[in-house]
Amino acid sequence: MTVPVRVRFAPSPTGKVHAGNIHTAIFDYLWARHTGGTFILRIEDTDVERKEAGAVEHMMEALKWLGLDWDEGPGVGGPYGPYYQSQRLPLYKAAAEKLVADGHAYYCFCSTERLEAMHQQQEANKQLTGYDRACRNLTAEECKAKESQGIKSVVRFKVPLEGQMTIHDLIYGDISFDYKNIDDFVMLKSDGYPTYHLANVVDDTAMKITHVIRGEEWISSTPRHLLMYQAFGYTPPQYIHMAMIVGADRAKLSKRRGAISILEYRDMGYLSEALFNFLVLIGWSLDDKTEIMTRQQIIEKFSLERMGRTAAAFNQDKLDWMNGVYIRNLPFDDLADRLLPFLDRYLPPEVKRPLDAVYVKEITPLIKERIITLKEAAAYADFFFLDNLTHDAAKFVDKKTDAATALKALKSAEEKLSALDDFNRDQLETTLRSLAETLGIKAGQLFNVLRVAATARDATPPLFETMAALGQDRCLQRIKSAIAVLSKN
RNA sequence: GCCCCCAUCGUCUAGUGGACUAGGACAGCGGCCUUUCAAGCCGUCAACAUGGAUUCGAAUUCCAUUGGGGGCACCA
Repeated sequence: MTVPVRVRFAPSPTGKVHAGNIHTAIFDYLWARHTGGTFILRIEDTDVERKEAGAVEHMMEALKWLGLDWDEGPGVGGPYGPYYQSQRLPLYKAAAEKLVADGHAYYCFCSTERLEAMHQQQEANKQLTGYDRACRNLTAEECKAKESQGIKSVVRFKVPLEGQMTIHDLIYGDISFDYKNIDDFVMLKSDGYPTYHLANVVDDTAMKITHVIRGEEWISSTPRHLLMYQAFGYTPPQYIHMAMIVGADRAKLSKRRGAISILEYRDMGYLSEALFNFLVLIGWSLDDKTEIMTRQQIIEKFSLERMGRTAAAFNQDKLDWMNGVYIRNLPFDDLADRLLPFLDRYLPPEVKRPLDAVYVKEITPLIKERIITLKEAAAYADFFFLDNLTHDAAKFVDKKTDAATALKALKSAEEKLSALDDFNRDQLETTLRSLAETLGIKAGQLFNVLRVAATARDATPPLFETMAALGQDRCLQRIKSAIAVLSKN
C-alpha cells in the first residue's frame, strides 16, 4: 500500500518570484496532480531581516496566474496549519529543546564577532570553514552561568565527528558525505526563529510531506536534514532535487543578477499556458519530439524518470516562439478578451476609452498570426484605433514606385473608393485590382501605396481586410491626408 | 581552500552497448507561397569536452583530466 503523495512548495518571502522558484513549484504541482496527491504551500518566513512586505501576495498571485492551485496553505487553510512558519515558533523551540535534552544538540553562546574572526582566520589559513565547536561540551552549569550573564544563545546540532552518510535522491541517485566536512550547524537562532534546516524537518514531518522537491543547491545540506530526522526518530521523506534554471551566464538565477519576476512575464503579454508548457520542458521531456502539450496531457504523462540532471538556461527565443504558437491556437474570442486589457493599457492616450470590444474582436483575426506577445499588439495595431495618422512621404516610394506614380495612384483610388457603396473585402479587391490595371501598374505597387496611406506602415495585416475593418470614411480621410503629404514634395 | 553535482548542436532536449553516417525543437541561413509583414511548408548549418580502460562493439559502463555549477551564514 502506498502512502498518498504530499508535496509542498516552500518559498521564503524575500523578493519577487522568478523562473527558478516557480519551476520548482510547477514540479511540485505536477507530482501532486499526477499522483492524485496533495500540493501544499508553506511560507518560510523565518528570516526577519530579509522578509519583504508584499512578497507573499506576489508569490500567491504568480502561482494563481500559472494555475498552480494549492490544496493546503495560506488562503485555503488545511489540517496541518498554520502554514506560515513565523506562526509555528513554539514547535521549533520545543523540537530544539528536545534535541538538547536528548544530547543531540547544544546551546552555543559564541558571539557573532568571535564567529566572524574564526571564519576569517580559517579562510586565511585555507582551512575548512565551519564552526569550531567551542560550545559543544559546555556543562549545564557553564550554560547557566552564561545565561545569567545575559548572553544570548543559539542551538546547534551535534554532528558526528566521524563516519559518513549516503543520501538517496530520486533523480541524482546515491550521494555520500563525510561527517567531518559538516559543521555543527545552527538550528535555532538567538531571536527564537528556527533556521531553514530545523523548520523544514519539523514542518515536513508535521505536515506529513512524502516528497521534498527542491533545487539542486540543497543537495549538500541534505545530510544535515537526515541527521535531524534520525535524532528525532522521524522517518525522512523522499528527496527529489531538481536541476536548476540558470541565466545566460550559466549561473544560478537570482534577482540580484536580474532574474525577471514571473508576473513580469504576464505583464509583458506572455500566456500563462505557454510559460507553463515552456517551463515544464526545462528539466523534463515526454519523448524526442513532443513540445506543445496541454496541462492535462502534461499532468497525465509526467514522470520522475524523465527528469534531467543538468542545469538549463532559460531560452527566451523559444518562449517567444511558444507564446506565438499558443496565441495562434487561441479561439478569436478568447484572444480578443485577453488582448483588450493590453490594448487598453498600451494604446496611445489619444485613443478613446473604453475601447470598443466588438471592434477589438473584429481586428483580432488580422493580428493573431503577427504577434508573439499580447502587449505588442498595441504597438502593432495602433493604426486601427488612431484617428489621425502621420504619413511619411518616403514610405510611399520604393524601387518600383516613384512619388508621382504613388500620388496618381492615390488620387485615382480616392475617387474609386469613395464611389464604393459596400466597403467590404471582396469589393475592395475587385475594385483595386482593376484600378491597378487601368493605371498600368502592378497590383502590388498599388496595394503598397494604399497600405502606407491607410496605416502609415509598410508592414500590416492583409490590405483589404485591414481597409474593411478601418471603414470607408477613415480610409478616404487617410488617403486624402496622404495625398496632401505627397503633394507637398 | 574543502565538499558535492553536472557535461550531446549557440539554446532546450532525445538517446539508457549494436537500429547513431546522433533524432526533434528554438534561433540562424536559403528557398517556396505571397499585395507588405507574418503564418505555413521545404531545405541547410550545427553537438556526443579530453585522455585512458572494459567490450567483438561505446554518446551510452568505469577511471582520470578539463570545464561549468552548487554548497561551506544566527539566508533560504
